[in-house]
Amino acid sequence: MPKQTFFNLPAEKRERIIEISLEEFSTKFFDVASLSKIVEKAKIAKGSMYQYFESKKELYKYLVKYVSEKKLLYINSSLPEDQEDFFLLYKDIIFAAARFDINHPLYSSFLYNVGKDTNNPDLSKNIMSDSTQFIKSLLVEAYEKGQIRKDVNVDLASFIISYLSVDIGEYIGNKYGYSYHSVLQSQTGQMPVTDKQLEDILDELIDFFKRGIANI
Amino acid sequence: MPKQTFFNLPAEKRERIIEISLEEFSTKFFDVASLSKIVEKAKIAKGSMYQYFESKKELYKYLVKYVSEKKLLYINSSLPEDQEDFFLLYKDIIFAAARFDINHPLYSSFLYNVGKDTNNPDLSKNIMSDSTQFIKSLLVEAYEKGQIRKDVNVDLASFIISYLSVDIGEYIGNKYGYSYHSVLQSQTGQMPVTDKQLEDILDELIDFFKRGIANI
DNA sequence: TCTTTATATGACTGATTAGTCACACATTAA
DNA sequence: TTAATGTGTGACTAATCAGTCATATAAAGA
Repeated sequence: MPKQTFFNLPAEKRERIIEISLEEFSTKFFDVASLSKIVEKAKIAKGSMYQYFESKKELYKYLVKYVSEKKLLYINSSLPEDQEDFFLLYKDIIFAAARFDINHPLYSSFLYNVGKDTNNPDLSKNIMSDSTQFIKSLLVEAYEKGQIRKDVNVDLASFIISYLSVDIGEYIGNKYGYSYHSVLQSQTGQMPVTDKQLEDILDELIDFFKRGIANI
Repeated sequence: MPKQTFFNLPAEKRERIIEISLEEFSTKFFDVASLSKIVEKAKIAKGSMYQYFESKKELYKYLVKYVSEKKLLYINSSLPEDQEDFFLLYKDIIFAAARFDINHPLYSSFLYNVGKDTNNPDLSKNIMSDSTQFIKSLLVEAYEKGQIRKDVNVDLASFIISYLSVDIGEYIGNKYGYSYHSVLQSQTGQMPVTDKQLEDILDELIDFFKRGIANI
């Protein structure tokens, strides 16, 4: 969706534009984010930006695509081939996703922001419904393998699991006293959470999925 | 937070201002919502609005307070006194909340929007953390009564339940083919969901909380 | 050298905004 | 009637925005 001119740019400049745009769009919703501020920070002329992208909207859509692809690629590359158990597979996925977020707080907070910005009808590609669909496909398979109880509503379960997969970031943030989705402020990019701590939380979450909380 | 002048207004005018402001703030985030549009629709002068409220921010804060109080009052008044079982109590609460949303789609979508608009630091009163705190107090009580398994992390469980209580609206919307949080468009205010259908979904949700989904 | 093509630029436009203010109008009290 | 107080008004300000466009610069080809 960018024009060819954008891809002809030296990589350094191209990446600078992407990074600075992400900073703007990760802290402000689409309508509030300012192209004027972006070009000022990136030290390029307003007109140049319009040599690269048709509009603010095209820039935004490109960023969503760019970051989503990076994240999916990262997650896919960290999955084992032969995981037959749904809950173990889910743990691998969500662990990889969390690792990605921790290592790329800017990308993470951007995507989180995009997910919330649903008041702009033609922009909200509905990230959540894609995610729910994906979880559902895994869950149906698990259901057929007998890993899920026969009385479970798979649609509802997919919904719950995919939404909680996003929300859990908030929980981790609260628990370790920082704002998970605005870590870019901290500059260092270092998250004060170890792999062990992360794994403990995921184990508890998955136990909730498996057994619930009632004392029956 | 409004000035005295606002309360001196005839009820009809006061309510018109509130309703039209809510329409604006329920479809747009704070920064994007336009006071100019509000006064135009409400057919009052810009200057008048500033006789009633110090600023756009004060109007917004008043609306949040106004609607939150209405919803809490409604929920509180529909709860039985003597519900000892956490899961049954929770069902009553969330059922009442859903009923409120269905009967007041404008209020509902406004609060939902407020919850998502977290990029404005000094505005986000963090509705979710209040809600989580409330669920936790119920859960601790249930824990002490032996209704919750001893190995459950009550903090995580409170978090999960309070977030899902909000998210479930999306699920209901998807399931019945409408956008739960933008029903005001439909004008009628009528939700195409019966008490029975609502109850079925809540029963499934609560069953997830109680037993999880694993075939153990 | 001259011409063509690609890229960079920033002043400008027209639209929109939150908030202001001088003034008008209404109601009550003296 | 006059004064005081409370309320309504809409033109105005200064800021900001997305997007445009005439012009400048640079590189490449003839």
